[in-house]
Amino acid sequence: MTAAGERPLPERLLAVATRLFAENGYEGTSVQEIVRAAGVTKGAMYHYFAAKDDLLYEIYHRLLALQTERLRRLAGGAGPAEERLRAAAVDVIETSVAHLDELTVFFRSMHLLPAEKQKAVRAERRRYHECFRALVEEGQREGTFRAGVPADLAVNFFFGAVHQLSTWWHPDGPLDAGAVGEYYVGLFLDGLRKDGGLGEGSG
Amino acid sequence: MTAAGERPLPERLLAVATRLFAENGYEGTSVQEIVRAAGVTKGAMYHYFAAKDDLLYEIYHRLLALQTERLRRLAGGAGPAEERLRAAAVDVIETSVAHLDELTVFFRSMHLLPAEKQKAVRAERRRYHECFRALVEEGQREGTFRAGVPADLAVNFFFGAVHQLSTWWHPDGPLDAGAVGEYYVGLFLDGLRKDGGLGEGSG
Amino acid sequence: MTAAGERPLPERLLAVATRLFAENGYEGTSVQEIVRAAGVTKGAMYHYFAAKDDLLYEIYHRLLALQTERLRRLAGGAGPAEERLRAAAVDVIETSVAHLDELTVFFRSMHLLPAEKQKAVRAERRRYHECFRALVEEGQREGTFRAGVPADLAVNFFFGAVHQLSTWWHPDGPLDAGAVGEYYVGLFLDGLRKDGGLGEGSG
Amino acid sequence: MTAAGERPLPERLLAVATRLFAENGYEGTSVQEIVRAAGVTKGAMYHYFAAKDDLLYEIYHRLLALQTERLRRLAGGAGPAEERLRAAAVDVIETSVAHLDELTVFFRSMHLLPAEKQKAVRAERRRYHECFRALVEEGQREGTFRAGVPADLAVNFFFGAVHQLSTWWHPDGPLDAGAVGEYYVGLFLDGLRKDGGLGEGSG
DNA sequence: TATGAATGAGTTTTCATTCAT
DNA sequence: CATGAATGAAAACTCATTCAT
Repeated sequence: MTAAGERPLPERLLAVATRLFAENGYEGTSVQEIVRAAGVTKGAMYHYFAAKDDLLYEIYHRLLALQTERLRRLAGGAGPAEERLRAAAVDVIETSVAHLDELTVFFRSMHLLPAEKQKAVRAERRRYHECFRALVEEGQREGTFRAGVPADLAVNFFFGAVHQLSTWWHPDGPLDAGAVGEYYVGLFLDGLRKDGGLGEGSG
Repeated sequence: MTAAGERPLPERLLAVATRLFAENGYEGTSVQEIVRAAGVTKGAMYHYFAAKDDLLYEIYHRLLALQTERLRRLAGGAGPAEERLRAAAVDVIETSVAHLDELTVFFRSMHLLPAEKQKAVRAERRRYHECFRALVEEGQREGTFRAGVPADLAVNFFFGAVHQLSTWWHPDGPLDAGAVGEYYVGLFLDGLRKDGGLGEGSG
Repeated sequence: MTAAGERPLPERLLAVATRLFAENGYEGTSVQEIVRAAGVTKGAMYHYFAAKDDLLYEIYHRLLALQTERLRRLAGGAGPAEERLRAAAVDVIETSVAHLDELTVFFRSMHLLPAEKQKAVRAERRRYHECFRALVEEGQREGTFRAGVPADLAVNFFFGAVHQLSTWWHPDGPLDAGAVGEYYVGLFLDGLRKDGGLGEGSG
Repeated sequence: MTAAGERPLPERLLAVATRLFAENGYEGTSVQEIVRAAGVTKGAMYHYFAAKDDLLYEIYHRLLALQTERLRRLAGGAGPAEERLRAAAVDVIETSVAHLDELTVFFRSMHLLPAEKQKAVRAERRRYHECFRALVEEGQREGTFRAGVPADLAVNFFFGAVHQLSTWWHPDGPLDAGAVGEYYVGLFLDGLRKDGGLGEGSG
């Protein structure tokens, strides 16, 4: 079941590359190392990925596609904006923690992507950002969140904190992923909320 | 006055390296490019810096030394913890924005430092973090901030947001540095405050 | 038939490197010069040899493997020890002269090998030395050679002379390789023989 | 008494260089390392030695001058040639062992000297060799040594063994320098002596 | 589909030496 | 006598990528 060839090669290559990039950096990992760790040869890799940076692009692209789809579903639901925003914020933290390597690798190395790929990924990111921002603005219009803070900035504030999670959080540390999510979302929403609120943080 | 040799060479090299690292990444900038931009030869650079990564280390080490010294002064002052924390938070944003290149370069590339330099910088960072955290804890003991949030986590939350500033903020954008600072500090402190707070962030 | 690609590249590279090392020294020969002389690129060389010192190791390792195998065959033959020792001594001189460049290069430059490669080659050398020494000791037990000289030292004495052959002998000189071999072996065996001098070595 | 400046600087530099060259090779030792170990700066070294290879030349030149002078004295004495040759052979081993680093360094690295310095040292060496050879020839004329061996070759044979001493001999080993000298001289002279074996060398 | 030999431009770093002070 | 900043040329080695098979 866990035989060498279990997963399709492209997936295996991406998984291996993600791990190595997270450990040694994108530039610190050679194509040779990737294919060796995946148990194939260079030719095989170049058959599926036109260039090394395709791996980097694909790594983040897939995570972002996943997160975007989930966000769309949560944001489009019913109920007050605050509830939907909370659910979305919790979700983005959960998936981010579940794919911390991917996130780390990308934010460290996106500047190494060739211009057009960088543009593509930025566009995808922007779509995600906009969707999230819309929720904040909805909450502001509803009066739950104070209007004095630009929604854009608030979203950047929150995402900034999330994207840096890997600089300090570790699965073996005292806080599990769920707790971090609750605390972060609490800090974020309480910072936004009009009446402050008694924010319960984690349970 | 602004002749080629105005500033001492080591300073000039660091300034040039910072700019180039910010533009093209640490790995994307060759030593050749650095010395060409500084108008000297490689030998001159290696006379002052034992390795390329010394530049990276020094860039962040100097910023962190500056910020730490300022933090110590602000944290050690009189008045309620909240006021000192606010001042410290505003200050770290101001100096971070004033040295955004340094910050960006470091958080993108610290993983490329050799182990012992990484350790050194982590230790310096930890001292800064501890000092900031102590302020949060003081506020919690005073009853200004709610105790339900681990101070450590709150500091990481805020610093995460700050360290990612360069991914979206630009001096030519609609928000000036001061405004961003006020908004960020407002979001952070309101997220922490016990009674939610009426804090309107920036005026 | 003697086209550029006649021999496999690794062999060609070793041959070229041997010649250049002998002419200009190991340190005085750049990888660039080797590959230029072999008509390939650096990448090609590093495809087969992980480092420049691999060439040096391989050069001597191959010669030593050849000599060891021949020594084993001669030493293991029948007849009195003296005859076998003579044959072995003649053989080591013949093959040494036939591969004088290899020998020269190695004894000049083995100290430049990284520790573990140096250890490896020393171990191989020791095996060769032991086999030769056993022959001397056999001759001493048989009574042909005087027992007053440590066999170890005698072997080092002889090999020292052989390994320095390239400092004075030249194929175009007055003595051909066979003559040198006979003289050297004569000097060595007569020095060892019982009815030789009265000299008991040290007092 | 043993203060830093005890010996004149040139001597100190040569001593330090000899040790470092013996430990790490000539090319593996930088001028920087030499002057650091001697506690001076580069300028000071270049004040006394025009180039790095001057150190190498001087190291061997001084040893050779010493040995030549001693040889002249011993060779020019009275008594049978064999006695004088024995004394000279013992002496060259003693001084060689006493200056093993110098010898090692030179035979490893003379090929790195610029052509004219190489020529100079070869000429000095040849004078030494000639003087030694004359003793052998005298012994052959006197009838003590067999005439069948070219004196030149015999001297090269012996010197080869001596020059390789450092590849196996160590002051802490079981044999002290005097013992090695006696054995080596014994092997050499017995190999030469007429009533030694019947070996007529090559046919 | 996949191999693996080969490319070629590039990297960081080293180092003997010079020269103004 | 001595300093030490600066030079400039070269060194070993790396690596993403290609291509004939």
